[in-house]
Amino acid sequence: MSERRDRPRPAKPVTIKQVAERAGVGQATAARVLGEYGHASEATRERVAAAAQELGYVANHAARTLASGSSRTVGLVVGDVENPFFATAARGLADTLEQGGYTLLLANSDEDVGREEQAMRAFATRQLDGIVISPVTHTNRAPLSWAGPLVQIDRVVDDLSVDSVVVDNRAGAEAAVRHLAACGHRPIGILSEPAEISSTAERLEGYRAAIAGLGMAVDDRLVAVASPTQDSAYRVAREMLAGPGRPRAIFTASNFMTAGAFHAIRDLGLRVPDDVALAGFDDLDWTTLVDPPITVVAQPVIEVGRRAGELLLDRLRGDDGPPRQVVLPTELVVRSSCGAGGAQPSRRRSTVKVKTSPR
Amino acid sequence: MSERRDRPRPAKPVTIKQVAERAGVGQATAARVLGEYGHASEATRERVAAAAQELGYVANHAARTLASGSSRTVGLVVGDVENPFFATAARGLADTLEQGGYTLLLANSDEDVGREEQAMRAFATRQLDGIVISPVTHTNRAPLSWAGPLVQIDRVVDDLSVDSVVVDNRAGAEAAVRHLAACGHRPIGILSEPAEISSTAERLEGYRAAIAGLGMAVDDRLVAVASPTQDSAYRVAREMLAGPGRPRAIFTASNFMTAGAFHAIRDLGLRVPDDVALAGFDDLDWTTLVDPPITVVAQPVIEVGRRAGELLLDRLRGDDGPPRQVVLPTELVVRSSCGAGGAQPSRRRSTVKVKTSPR
DNA sequence: GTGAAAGCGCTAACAT
DNA sequence: ATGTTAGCGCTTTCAC
Repeated sequence: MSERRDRPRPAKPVTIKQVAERAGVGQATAARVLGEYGHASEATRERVAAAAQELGYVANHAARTLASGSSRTVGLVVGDVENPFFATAARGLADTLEQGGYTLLLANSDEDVGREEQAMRAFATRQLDGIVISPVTHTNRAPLSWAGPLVQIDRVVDDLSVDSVVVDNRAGAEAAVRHLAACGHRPIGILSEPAEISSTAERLEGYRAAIAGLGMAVDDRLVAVASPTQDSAYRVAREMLAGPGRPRAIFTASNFMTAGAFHAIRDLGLRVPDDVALAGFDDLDWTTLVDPPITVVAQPVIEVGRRAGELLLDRLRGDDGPPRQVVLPTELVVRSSCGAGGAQPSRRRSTVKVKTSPR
Repeated sequence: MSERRDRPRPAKPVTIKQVAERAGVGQATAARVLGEYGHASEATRERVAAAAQELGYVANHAARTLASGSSRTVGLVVGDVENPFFATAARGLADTLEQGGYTLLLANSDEDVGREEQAMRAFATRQLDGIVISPVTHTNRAPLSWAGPLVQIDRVVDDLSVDSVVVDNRAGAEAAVRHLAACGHRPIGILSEPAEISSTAERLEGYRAAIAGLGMAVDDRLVAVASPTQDSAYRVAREMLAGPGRPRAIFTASNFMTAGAFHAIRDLGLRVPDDVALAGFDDLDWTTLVDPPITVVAQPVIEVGRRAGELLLDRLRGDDGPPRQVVLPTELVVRSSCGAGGAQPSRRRSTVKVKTSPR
């Protein structure tokens, strides 16, 4: 087709050397203006720029990286980009890093330790300037294989003193459970993913703390654990709800758990909040679309990504202070799935915390 | 902390040369076994592997790229990873490419022509082996700036003969509208995004074709256009529903439109499907969580990414045949938002098509 | 099968 | 301010 004409012939790329010749300056000079480093008089800059323009010069990233040792790229390892939490965090991170001139290279760990290690190995090869990771478990030390700037998001590895940005999972979970209790529901159960993940473990802790604080005893039959998928959550929730001594309220510790439980409740013909009250973690769009809208613990997701980006940019600028642990506040968004609150959802915010622990 | 011990000192990376020395072979030989190309006797491979292991050799990607001209990386430009459609497609693409040993570099265009161009420029610099793009508009020719293997997904640029993977938007939309009509609802309106995007334009076409095919006249007041956000869709839907001659059924042409319309309908105190029937495009999880569950046109999203990956891998393997246009079928998933179907949702599938147009 | 040597395109150190 | 030059670590001829 005529299109053929449009597509530029895969001509051999123009090099700085050629631009230099054309501009009648030394290669180094051309490199300085094209690479935007060092000095150059206004006059030469223009000549070089013009020559580059005419020749259609395009920088060679590989050469730059090899020569300078920096790829101006940051790696991000998440469980799965399809998870809205990670997608949003990735967005916040990418936007922030972009301001510093960095690009983001993404990898999915599939929440699998083996794949996490594999991703770290692949990253190690690429001269990355930094890595942001959401560790698969609190025990796997794969992230440690990386010697450069590292920041953990959402979760952390035990006893690892590096920068991290997480939310106050414990307080968030506690607030949700207390709210459930305040609405008069009990017993209160929890549907959670395995506690291998630090954030999940904290949410479980929050649940236990709330129950204890309320003077109730933690009944293990009300602590249900499902795999991190909606299907698994659905099955476990059904089981929990069908059994004897079923909870009159459930705190779901992740978006998968919330969706699965909601589905199960509906299929069982139970009503929310009359038969079972529900409060979840993570404020996704759909929670306001369903009937009744669900009370949730909202996390500042975008902010998690942004802060991680800022922390990293600081390190890339040379900051070598002690590791910083950023704990972002969560917010209890009260809607009607617990029977409380009216039409106007209320929001209760926990406080911001930024700890700095000694290295 | 004691952690300090764990973190490897940022020692200078081991090079092939060092490995070669240690193994007592020439650098080229070591490179051949470490780079897995060329030949080497079983004996030497072992010695080199052992030496590399002992020294902790890690390949230098930049050097490889510079020397070979290939980065074993593919770029992907999407509107926004936070959009579940793109997140899933990206996943399918990444998984497929990984099998071929390629890594994915992601960029968001924010559905903005300027940013799309910017992303393409950034990619041009990186010695990518291929690019997959979801063009912002059907007219912007930014994707053309790329001379290497290119595959378009979800949407296409006018008169651009390159590989592409899209779904049969027209047939999908038509099926949804016909279904709405078959359930006895009319008039039938459409809530869509601007037709700048080829897939959206096709859905509009499908709507028009269905209306015409049903012997009805297309009433422009029933063709509402909103910006691609849930908020905008909400406002436009409210307006449409509040005005005179309001539609008794709405076909929403994207997930944003569906969510916005659903919200609007509920806030207006209207019931689905009695007051307004609803059928949407794109089968997201939440559409089954709401009441009533929404009838939608489902797209094989993961498949879009996978097929794009396969197409690209073929090209990377040297296939230089004529461009291939892959059109994936959609499926009408009948639930209860149109008043038809019972408890059991039914699925109707359009047919697969794979066109090959002359280059 | 293996080694020697020439770049790949750029940055950075050193002169000027 | 600008030119010269030496690598960065690897792939890739080209001999042996």
